[in-house]
Amino acid sequence: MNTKRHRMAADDRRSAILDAATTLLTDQPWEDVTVAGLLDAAGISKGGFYHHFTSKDDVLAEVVLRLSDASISAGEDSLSRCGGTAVERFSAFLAHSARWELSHAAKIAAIVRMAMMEGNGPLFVKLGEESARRCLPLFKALVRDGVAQDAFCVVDTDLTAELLMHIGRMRWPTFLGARRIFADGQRDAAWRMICDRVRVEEGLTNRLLGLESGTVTFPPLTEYWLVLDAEWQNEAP
Amino acid sequence: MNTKRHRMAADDRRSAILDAATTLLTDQPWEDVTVAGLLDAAGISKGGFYHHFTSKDDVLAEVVLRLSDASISAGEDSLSRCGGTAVERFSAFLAHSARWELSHAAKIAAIVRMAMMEGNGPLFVKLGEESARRCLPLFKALVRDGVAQDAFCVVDTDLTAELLMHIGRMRWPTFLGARRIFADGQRDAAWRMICDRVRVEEGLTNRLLGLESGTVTFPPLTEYWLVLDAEWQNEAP
DNA sequence: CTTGTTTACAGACCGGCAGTCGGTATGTAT
DNA sequence: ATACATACCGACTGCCGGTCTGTAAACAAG
Repeated sequence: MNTKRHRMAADDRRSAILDAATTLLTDQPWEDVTVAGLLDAAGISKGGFYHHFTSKDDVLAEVVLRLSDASISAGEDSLSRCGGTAVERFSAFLAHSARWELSHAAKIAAIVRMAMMEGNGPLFVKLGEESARRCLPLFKALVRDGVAQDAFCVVDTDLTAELLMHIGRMRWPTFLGARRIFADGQRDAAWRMICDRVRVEEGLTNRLLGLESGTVTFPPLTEYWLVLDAEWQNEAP
Repeated sequence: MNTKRHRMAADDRRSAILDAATTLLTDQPWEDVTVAGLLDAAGISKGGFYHHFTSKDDVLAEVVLRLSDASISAGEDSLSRCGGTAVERFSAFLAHSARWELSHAAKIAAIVRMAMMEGNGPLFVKLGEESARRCLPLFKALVRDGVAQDAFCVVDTDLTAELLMHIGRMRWPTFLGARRIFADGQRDAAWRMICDRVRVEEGLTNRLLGLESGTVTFPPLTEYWLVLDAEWQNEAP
């Protein structure tokens, strides 16, 4: 009773809770996040919490949506805005995505760290499902257009799109690895790791699309310096 | 007290519990499997159970090992037994694996069903990790040898191996899809789905390895008829 | 056949967890 | 002022994973 009763707009309260959950998730696997802890972090009572969410997992689902939405939306509308030939479109899409990712490096790093954390299987799977649900169609469309224009020559549209997405999914975990190496003082090795990764992705992308190496292009390597350069909070110990 | 005390050899008891867990897992996600339920299914008390396992998750870990070990071991020693050129070795490995899989279709199907079940993220992830831990090195070795012999021309050994494994991982989920379609009466469509899948895998494998289509070969399509033909228990409702 | 020791097992018990419920405060419309 | 809706509270419940104390079976030694 001594606790003052803060009444907030439903949406504000929801996002406050979601924020708290996201924060907790940065250094705890979801299994270890308790509703009590979440209540504490969000400054609300159990009754209040269950007025806004139906279950603990309900919160996770929303968190996943919030985490993935920004990046996926960016991809979706970058795609809708690039024209030209299939090859140009593909390269433009790659460039837009890369730039968006690089300018949100800290946030992406945090998400990847969460997803890769021990005991966070559910989060990892849900994020994967969500990105498959929304990103795969993008890649498929891109590939299909190229095939229709006789620009690409793929073995199979769907599997090719899936592999392209799979490659992209493993990019940031690799970047984080480089980042760690960089922090260890092996700066050259770290930078080489990043350059290699990008070059390899470009090579594989062209190969999967049935193109000469260098046809579809990734942004210039120098842009990726941001991966190592950016100041991030919450670095792993 | 009225319960008779069955005293068993430790190993027998362990595997009895593991069997029970595996059975429960066929129609329940791991989250929903309770220790009490497991106790009941295995016919043992709590004290007995915790004498053999340190935790519920300990059981899952063991189950994962048991599920994955047979197939992975088969792969490992089939690899060790095939000689010849890199291309021959690769094809032989593919053939051995395919035949082993096809002759254990029911079991594989059950495992895949478990892993793909809603709310079984942890199982899915753990199985993936285990197969990555043991299968990836196989693929890497295969690819590396081919490159060393100038037989393969890959963009990057490691990523190529990873993609090859990823393709393989998605094979049986696809087969199960075909199986469902088959059960629905669309027999031709189901069979076409399987043939397409195998052809596409073969095409992509050759492309990733930098080979002319048809160089590395999968077993003849007719062998895959077993996917649809075999009598399996526990078909999904 | 005793005795002692180890090992497999039993089941009462515990702390903590997610989720519920009756009730209370804080608006907003009439 | 009255009535209704909505945000919120915290005691409570039921269950679940895990521990603990104790007991019965197997085995070894004398």
